[in-house]
Amino acid sequence: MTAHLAINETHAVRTNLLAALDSAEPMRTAGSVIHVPEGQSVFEEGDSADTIYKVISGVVRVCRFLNDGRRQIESFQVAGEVFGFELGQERHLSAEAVDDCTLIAYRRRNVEALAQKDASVSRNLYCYAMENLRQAQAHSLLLGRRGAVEKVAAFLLAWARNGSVKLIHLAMTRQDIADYLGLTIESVSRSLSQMERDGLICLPGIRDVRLNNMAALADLAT
Amino acid sequence: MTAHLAINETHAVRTNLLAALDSAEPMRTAGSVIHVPEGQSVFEEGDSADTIYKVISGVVRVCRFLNDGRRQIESFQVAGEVFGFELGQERHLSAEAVDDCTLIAYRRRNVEALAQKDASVSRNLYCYAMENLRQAQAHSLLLGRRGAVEKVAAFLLAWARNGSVKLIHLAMTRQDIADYLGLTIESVSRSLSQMERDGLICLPGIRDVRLNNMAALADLAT
DNA sequence: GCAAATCAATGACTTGGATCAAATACAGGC
DNA sequence: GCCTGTATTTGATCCAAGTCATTGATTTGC
Repeated sequence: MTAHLAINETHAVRTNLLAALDSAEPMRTAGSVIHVPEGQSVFEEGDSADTIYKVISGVVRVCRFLNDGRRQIESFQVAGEVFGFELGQERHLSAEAVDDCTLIAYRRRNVEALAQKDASVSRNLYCYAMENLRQAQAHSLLLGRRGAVEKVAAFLLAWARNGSVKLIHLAMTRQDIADYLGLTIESVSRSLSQMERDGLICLPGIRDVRLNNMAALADLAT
Repeated sequence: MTAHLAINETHAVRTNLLAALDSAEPMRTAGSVIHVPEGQSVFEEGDSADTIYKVISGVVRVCRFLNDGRRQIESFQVAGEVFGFELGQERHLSAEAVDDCTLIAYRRRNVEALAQKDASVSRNLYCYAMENLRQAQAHSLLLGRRGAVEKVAAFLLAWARNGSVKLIHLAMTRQDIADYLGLTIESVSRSLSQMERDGLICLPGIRDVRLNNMAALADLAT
């Protein structure tokens, strides 16, 4: 049982928050606002892929569990992003709330019907899917041929683009970061300590990072 | 200078090969057939992203070069697949012919104009982009938390889906496979030898692989 | 057909990140 | 504020994959 099914479509959106999938009028009433508490699943591998989601607030991790229990996080989704795209009928990834999240759930059949009629909806949908593609490609490149410190540097820079540039707050645990980067929590921790010793960053709080030398970080991450 | 610019749009497609981006009549005349010899570039990082390509025959590698010369292959594209999608105006990946290729090049502005008018073109375009997304996600999951043998097993199984199931021919070199899997050529070679010793595969020719035990390979690759 | 070049396989050794094991730091409940 | 459990950091060791070196197998050009 996943969160949005529990909460259901009881309160459809009729306000125009910064909420709608796009600015076209029809979409403003096509979605349902849902709240997903920290740690709870939005959907799971094997579920019916009948919904796409837009993040209003909070952070979602999209991930997969291997048969031996290992977890690989495919992406973190933040405010303004849309996730849950599938070509087939069934989910092949899971999604979970990293912290308390507010999402809009759009029924896929509604969105697709709208897209048939309204070229601007169609175009928006295509752009959101392409943004997912860009993220997934960047992630592959990150995982392929980089050392631990390089991976963590790239992660921090990418995350910095979601917020104030120099002082960032990590919504996720070290385990989440490790599972995103294909490392262990120990390697993530050591990489952060290393970068702090080298003066590239400061770690004022357990989940706060100050980026002191963006240029050097970018050089590592290239 | 990239291949399609050299060959140019001199001979637009007016036949209906299995060539068109989709079956809608307008697309049949929207593309140009190009031939790209082995090793030559289709496009390069930094080029203008004004074209998408459909593979008719041959294999294309989509890749990126890091500043220290390392190469990461993002995907191999085979007959029937479409590649070259970009959200922005500029390529952030390169594409090269693994062997001699025949492609159809579609001008992006033409495709997008058609998609505005024709919902079936729009839908096809969306599906091809989604297929790219699925590939990129599968690739991330492959790179994240797997050992060398597991990666190579997964690669062989994925490649087997492009051809006769039991006896496969690899179009690419060990270096290509290594750069796709984030390994060295030595690790790829050792993994193949290992799997042959374990009776999972035979290596009758340098680029031919017989899959003897699909179930065991699938188990490794999970 | 031979020489040269490229590609692949294998062995010896090194190393970066994983694993195992404590020691701290932090957060929530009382 | 104190206690308890969880998250994080740090240290010691191990191992899978990388690196370096060599040999063998194919292909290409003459």
